[in-house]
Amino acid sequence: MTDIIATVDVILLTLKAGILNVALLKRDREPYFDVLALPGGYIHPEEDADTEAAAERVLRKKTGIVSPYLEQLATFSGQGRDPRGWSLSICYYALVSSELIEAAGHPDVKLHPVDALRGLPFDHAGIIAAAVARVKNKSSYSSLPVYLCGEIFTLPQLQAVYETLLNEPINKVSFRRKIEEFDILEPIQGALATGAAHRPAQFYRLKKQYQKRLSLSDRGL
Amino acid sequence: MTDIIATVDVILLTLKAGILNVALLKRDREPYFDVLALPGGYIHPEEDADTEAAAERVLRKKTGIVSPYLEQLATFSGQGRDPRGWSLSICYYALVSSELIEAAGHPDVKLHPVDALRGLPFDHAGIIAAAVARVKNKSSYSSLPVYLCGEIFTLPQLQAVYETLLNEPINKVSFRRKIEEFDILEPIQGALATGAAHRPAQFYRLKKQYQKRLSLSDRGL
DNA sequence: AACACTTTGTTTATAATTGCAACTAACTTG
DNA sequence: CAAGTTAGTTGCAATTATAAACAAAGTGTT
Repeated sequence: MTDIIATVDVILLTLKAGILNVALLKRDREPYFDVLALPGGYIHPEEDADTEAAAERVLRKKTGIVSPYLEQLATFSGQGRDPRGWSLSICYYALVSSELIEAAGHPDVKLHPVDALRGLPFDHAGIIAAAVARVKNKSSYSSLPVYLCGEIFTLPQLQAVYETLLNEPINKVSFRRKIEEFDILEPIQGALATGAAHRPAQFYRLKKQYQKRLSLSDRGL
Repeated sequence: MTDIIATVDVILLTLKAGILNVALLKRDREPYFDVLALPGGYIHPEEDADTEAAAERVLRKKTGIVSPYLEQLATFSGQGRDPRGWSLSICYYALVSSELIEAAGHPDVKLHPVDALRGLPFDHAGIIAAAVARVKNKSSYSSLPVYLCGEIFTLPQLQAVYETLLNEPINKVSFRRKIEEFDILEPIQGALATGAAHRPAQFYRLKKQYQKRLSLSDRGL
């Protein structure tokens, strides 16, 4: 009955030098052998509890990364997207710090700015665009961007992350008010970002109970 | 390679007497033959351009309805949800006025309040809960609820729809200001809701260019 | 026909948020 | 140790949301 190709793909996003990047790998099989594409693969019903588990497995196997944040984006489907025939890809996006990618140490994983992608196979360009749109939109009213920071970070660093995602400057006190009311961060006592020629910034980390759960705002920003 | 069961399901929501209802049908085959469930079915790769087209087809065939609003909700998957084995359902939700359901005239389609569902097969209870959560959330910052109204409606009627979805009273002038800034409605010249023992309300309809496209608000409500 | 009653729709006032600018703090560099 | 730079805070102005009060336009009742 089913001659449908069912796969999962993962859009792994990170910030590198203030620019949003997506992780791509050269495909290890036909079609599009050796072409840079999203990490993806078939669902293994014996092994995967559900598609989210499949996405976690694919991401771990192909990049060595276990992401603190992984969310279903959407399912992309149709006749034209895969030359082998009618196919269906359940897509998940993950947000990590670039240090986490370095630490994983998979040399095949290549980061590419999301605004300068070309030659992508299948409908991966559209999928990435959808993921980026989702992240940018969700950043406008939630604490999502904290997952792009490392374990510890300062408020000015976090603000810069928000500003690159939203592509506009944010008022400093408004920003701090919002983060304050999210109530998801805790200052690390005595940890200051010293070294620069100015007053050092306080380091913060995510409170434990918010490691995987994001906080939403009623009014945006 | 793929012993995965791939289907689409549609969560058709409507308001009946101020209560959010979901359309259910008795299943016409095993498993769960004759049990009330969401309208759903297999994807037909020869016939369906993509899963959205499959959802439209299933909805049309099973309920006679072509919904003005249909959006992908999410994909539900896993071992346990279908007794036949590892399965995957790409779910779409649709919003219609109850008059549209009446007009379609499919007597098998039964409306059930979303807060009093029991005995649903598969993971349909969870799917419906997810759809309801999505609709309620999206109602808090968009024009989505207009699709639950008929062709024409008054602002007090629309406000009542928002209030049942958000489950809280809304300030009249705030509400009208938001609707005004959505700029998706046009008054129907001379059409007033007369008959009641008070000042009649102005009838409105969706501007043509917004028949399928919703309008979003920065700040909610 | 006048008046009470009810809900619509608008106006005005009050409260809450947000944004700006100026300020102090704390570091490095010359 | 003064100059420069960014961090973090404070107070006020501008904007925006909520609330209360009012005016408009019908029906029903005497």
